[in-house]
Amino acid sequence: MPVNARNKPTPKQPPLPRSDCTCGSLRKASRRISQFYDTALAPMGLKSTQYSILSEVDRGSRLKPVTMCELATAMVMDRSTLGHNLKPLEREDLIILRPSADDRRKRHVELTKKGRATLQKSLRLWRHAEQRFEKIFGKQPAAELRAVLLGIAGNKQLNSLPIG
Amino acid sequence: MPVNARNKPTPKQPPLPRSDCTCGSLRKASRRISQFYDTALAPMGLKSTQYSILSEVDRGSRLKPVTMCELATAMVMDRSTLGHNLKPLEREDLIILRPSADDRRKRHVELTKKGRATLQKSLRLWRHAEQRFEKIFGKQPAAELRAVLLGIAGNKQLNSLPIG
DNA sequence: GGCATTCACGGGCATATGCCCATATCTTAG
DNA sequence: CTAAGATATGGGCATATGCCCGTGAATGCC
Repeated sequence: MPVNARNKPTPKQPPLPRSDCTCGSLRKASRRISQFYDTALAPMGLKSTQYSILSEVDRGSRLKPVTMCELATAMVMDRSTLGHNLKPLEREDLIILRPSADDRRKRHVELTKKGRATLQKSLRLWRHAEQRFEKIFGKQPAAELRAVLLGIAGNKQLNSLPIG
Repeated sequence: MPVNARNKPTPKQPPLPRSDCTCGSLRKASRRISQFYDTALAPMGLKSTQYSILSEVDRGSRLKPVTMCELATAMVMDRSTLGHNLKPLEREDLIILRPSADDRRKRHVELTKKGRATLQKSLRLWRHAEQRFEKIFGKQPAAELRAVLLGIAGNKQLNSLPIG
C-alpha cells in the first residue's frame, strides 16, 4: 500500500446516493398514481391497466384491427404479459380475439359491444380522475410530465432486449 | 335539433383524448425503465424492486431497525405487498425478520451479512445503469424527474385510502 | 420445392401488486 | 382492571409483469 494512500483526496465523483434511483422513483410514483386511478375506476370494475388496454384497443383499431403484438408494443408491455392481461377481459366478454385471415399466426384484438359500452362509461370516471390529478399537480406540468414519460416509454435505447 | 346546431363553435372544453392518461404514461415508462434496470441487475439475481427494498432497509435502519410498516410507507407500497415481496429475499437469506422486543406485533427488517454483501455488489451494477440512463436522458433532467416523481409518490392527497 | 430462419402466440413458472379478512398485540376509555 | 378500539402482521385470492420454452405459421434462401 502506498504510504500516502490514506491522504488521497476525496474522489471527485462522489457515489450516487441510493435514494436517487430513477427506477425506484418511477415505481413509487406509479404505485401511488395507480392507486389513485384504480380507486376512481373501481365502480366500473376495471383496474388502470385494464382501462389502458381497452382504451388502446379502441384507439388502435380505428383503421384496422390490432394484433396482440402491435398492442403489446403500444403498451410497452411484454407479449406474454399482454396475453395474460387479456384473459380477464376476455372472460368478462369485453374483448374478443379473432385469428387473422391474412396470417394465421396473428390474432386480432377487438372490443365487444359490452367492451365499448364499458369503455364509454369508464371514460367519465377516468376523466374525473385525470382532472382531479391536474387540479393537484397543475394542468401544464401534468402535460409536460406525460410527454416526458411517453418519451421514456418509447425510447428503444433503454432496452438492449427488444420489447413488444 | 336547433337549426344552427351544425354551426356551433368547437366546444371550449374538448374531451381529454385517452392517450393523455398520466397513469398509463407512468406505467409504460415504469415498464420500460424497470426492464432497463432489471437487465442491469440481473447478474446479481435481483429485480429492481428487490434492490429497492434492500437499499431502503439499509438506508432506513441506520439509526434503528425499521419495521415492516415503516418500510412499506417508505416504499409507497401496500403492507401486504411488502410482506409478499420480502419472502423471496428472506428465502435467499438476504434479510431477516425479528420480532420487536418493545412491541411484539412489530417485526424488524434487517439485512443479513449476505444481504449487505449483495447490496454492495449490486450497488455497482445499479450505478452503472443510473449513469447510462443519465447519459441518455441528461443528468439534470434526470434529477428533476426524480424529484417530481418522488413528490408524486409522497403526495398523500392522491389517495383517499391510506397507503403503507 | 424444401429447409432454415423468423415470427406470433400460448403454457408454465416466479415475482409484484393490492384487496379482504383473520389474528395477535397494544392502547385507551370507563 | 376490562372491554372496545386501534395497530401490525399474515393468509388467501386475483391481477400484473416478465422469462423461458415449445408450437404452428410465414418467409427467405438455395
